[in-house]
Amino acid sequence: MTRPAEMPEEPRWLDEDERDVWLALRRLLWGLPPAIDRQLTRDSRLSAPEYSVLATLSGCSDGVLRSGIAAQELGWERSRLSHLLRRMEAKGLILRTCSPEDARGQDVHMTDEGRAAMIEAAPGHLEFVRSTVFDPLTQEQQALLREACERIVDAISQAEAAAGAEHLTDREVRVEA
Amino acid sequence: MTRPAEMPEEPRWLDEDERDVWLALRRLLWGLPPAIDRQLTRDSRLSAPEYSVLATLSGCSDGVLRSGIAAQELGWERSRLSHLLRRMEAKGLILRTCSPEDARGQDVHMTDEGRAAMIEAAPGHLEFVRSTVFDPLTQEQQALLREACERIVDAISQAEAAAGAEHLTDREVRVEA
DNA sequence: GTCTCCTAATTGACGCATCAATCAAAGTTG
DNA sequence: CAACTTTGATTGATGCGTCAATTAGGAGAC
Repeated sequence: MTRPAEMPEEPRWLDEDERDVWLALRRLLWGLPPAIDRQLTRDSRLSAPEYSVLATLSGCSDGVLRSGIAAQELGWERSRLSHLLRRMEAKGLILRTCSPEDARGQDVHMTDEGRAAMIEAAPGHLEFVRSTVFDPLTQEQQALLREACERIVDAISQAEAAAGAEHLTDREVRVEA
Repeated sequence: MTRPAEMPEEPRWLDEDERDVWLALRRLLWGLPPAIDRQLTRDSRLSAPEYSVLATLSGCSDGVLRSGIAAQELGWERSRLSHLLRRMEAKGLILRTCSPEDARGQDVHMTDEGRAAMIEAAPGHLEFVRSTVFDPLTQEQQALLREACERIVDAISQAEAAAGAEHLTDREVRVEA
């Protein structure tokens, strides 16, 4: 707010076509993730975040992973993962042990029950993604969708980096530079 | 789970290209909505859901709307809106009054403070959406993205309708039919 | 009128996410 | 080694969302 220097005086409103694009994208953005979660919780005993964790664990040897590494691979904050792991441990899906090398670290183990839940959930999840995302699109559309996603994701990083830098600019940046 | 009849024996795994598409899409799906929320809460006093409500209210005469209608326009559950409205009323962004026609109904009013917050937040939000979604894409890419989104959203409706119907099939459907 | 049924909206419990604060174990530097 | 900083992880407060249960008003059948 109140950044007149970087904010155009006259907002660049969306025209009609753009509004339609935005509407369609919004329905996808706010519709697909919840739908995936609903499918999982309906057809298995895993929520979408739980599934993500187990999928990450199952992707590494022995189903053991340092919690920090897992957070990094998932692109999540440590605390987010920590809260989720606590609930998952209570449900018996995973186990946490102190890491032998670094006493601060926690090793996350997939339990047999976690592995079973994963194996049970995976086919239905895959089939759902396939039937909603891949089956309705031609290969060419898939490639174009991918390109568009990548561009937008890049633009997000850029925008957030700019916002973060600006946050500093107001005060300390001169000192650093 | 355990629906062998509808689940192919061999899951239709993703090939390499598909995996890349899915990865890109996933980053968008789980990245853009939070980014929008961060931009809003950083540059204004509104969260993304609050912004949605006020945008809906500002879209109708006098900034007054029956709460049920608002839920419908937003595509939200009543209870979700109810929780949010309670918090927004506490913050002074909206007001609720009993509807004169139907004593069960609640009329939601935008307060002056709500309108001010909206006006303050809108340009930054618009600029963020523009710079992340529209600026990085050509017009043709935008059109193709829209087409892809619509197809996926349609497929979601279909998949959920199928799942819902199936839910009945197991028990009551014979009775109804 | 008074049952019954339907609908509008709220509530409470719970899972999920973020942020700021905390704590303990490593590292680092004198 | 002792003091300081950094890092791995947890915690608590708060907002957000869903689901199931509930309350209260309206509508129709009799």
